[in-house]
Amino acid sequence: MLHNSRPAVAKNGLGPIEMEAIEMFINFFRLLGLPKSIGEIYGLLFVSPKPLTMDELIQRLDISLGAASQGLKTLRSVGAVKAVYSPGERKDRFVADLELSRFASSFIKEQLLPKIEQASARVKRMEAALGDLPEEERAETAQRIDELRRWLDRGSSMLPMALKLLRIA
Amino acid sequence: MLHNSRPAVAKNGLGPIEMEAIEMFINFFRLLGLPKSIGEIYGLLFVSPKPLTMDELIQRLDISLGAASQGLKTLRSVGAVKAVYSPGERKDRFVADLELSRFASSFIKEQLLPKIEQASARVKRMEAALGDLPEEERAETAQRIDELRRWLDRGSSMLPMALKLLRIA
DNA sequence: GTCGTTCTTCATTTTTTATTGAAACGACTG
DNA sequence: CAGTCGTTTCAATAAAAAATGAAGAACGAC
Repeated sequence: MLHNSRPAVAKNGLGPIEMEAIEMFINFFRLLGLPKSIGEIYGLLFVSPKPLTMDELIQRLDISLGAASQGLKTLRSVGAVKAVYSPGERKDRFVADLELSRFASSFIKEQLLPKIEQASARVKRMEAALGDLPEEERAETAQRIDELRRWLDRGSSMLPMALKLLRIA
Repeated sequence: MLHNSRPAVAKNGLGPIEMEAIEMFINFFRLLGLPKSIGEIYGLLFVSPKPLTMDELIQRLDISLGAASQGLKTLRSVGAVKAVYSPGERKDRFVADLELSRFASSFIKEQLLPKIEQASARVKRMEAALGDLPEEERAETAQRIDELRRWLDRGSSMLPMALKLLRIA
């Protein structure tokens, strides 16, 4: 089912634009391995002209308190959502940060870089273990590990470039 | 538990280099949303000097027939693994394709491009629905949808660049 | 063709991941 | 400084994803 056939305004009170945005961000965040509820929250905030409270998110998206709290926490931690001060109100209000680059940078720094470092450590351990290999496999395996190292080097040299690109884009 | 503390050669007969490679590729493929079994298969093939049969994969990785068959199918479909002809043998033998770029291209073309197209269609529908919005929200929302469009355009223009980069890298 | 082997598919089971909601916490208010 | 409102946490539950293995299709040898 590519685009569902619900009426334009569902019983939960979401308009067609909101629903499209929500579905879109569900897909996008899923690509990064993040849960549906996070996509929903970000999608709704993205198209909301005014900051929303957690309560409004819970009601309009029909999600639980816990999901809303955790989702907002995650989104804030990656810089995708900000809490805005609202005078004379106890509740926090949240807006989507439209600056994608901030979010992308945070993803690169927090997800990708650590993975690459971890992988480099692995490659070192593999090289160290090469000596224990039977003579006839050693050369071939060394070559493959070397190939790995090359990928990693290429990767680590591209991430800073990507970060720079994001800043100017 | 960051690196487990099993002995260098486990009872399943995987050496330390193989185990490091497998864990590394499990992590890598998970980043792309692919299951563990696929990482295991690719990791073992990657450090194997000789092509392996499906049977050997099943035995050494202790995975099921179905997982091996499906995993190999997926890996072949993205060009990460090739079947090699082995004279006088019924079983197929498989090798990892060390050319990462092939695999990356396939990922971009098969996963990313379709998602971007789908998202563009969504943005079009959102723009079409703008008219139904109450007057006072229209301008603000239009601006946000526009922001979305800008991201998508940037994305679609970067993917071909990425493909080109991969070819020369 | 028939037999034996290898590979694929898919319904079921298992494992993993996300969601829920009640309880604990903290922080502002009167 | 007691009470209330808003938020976070977390153990239990529900939902989603992956692994299993048996049924059967495809292939090759004879």
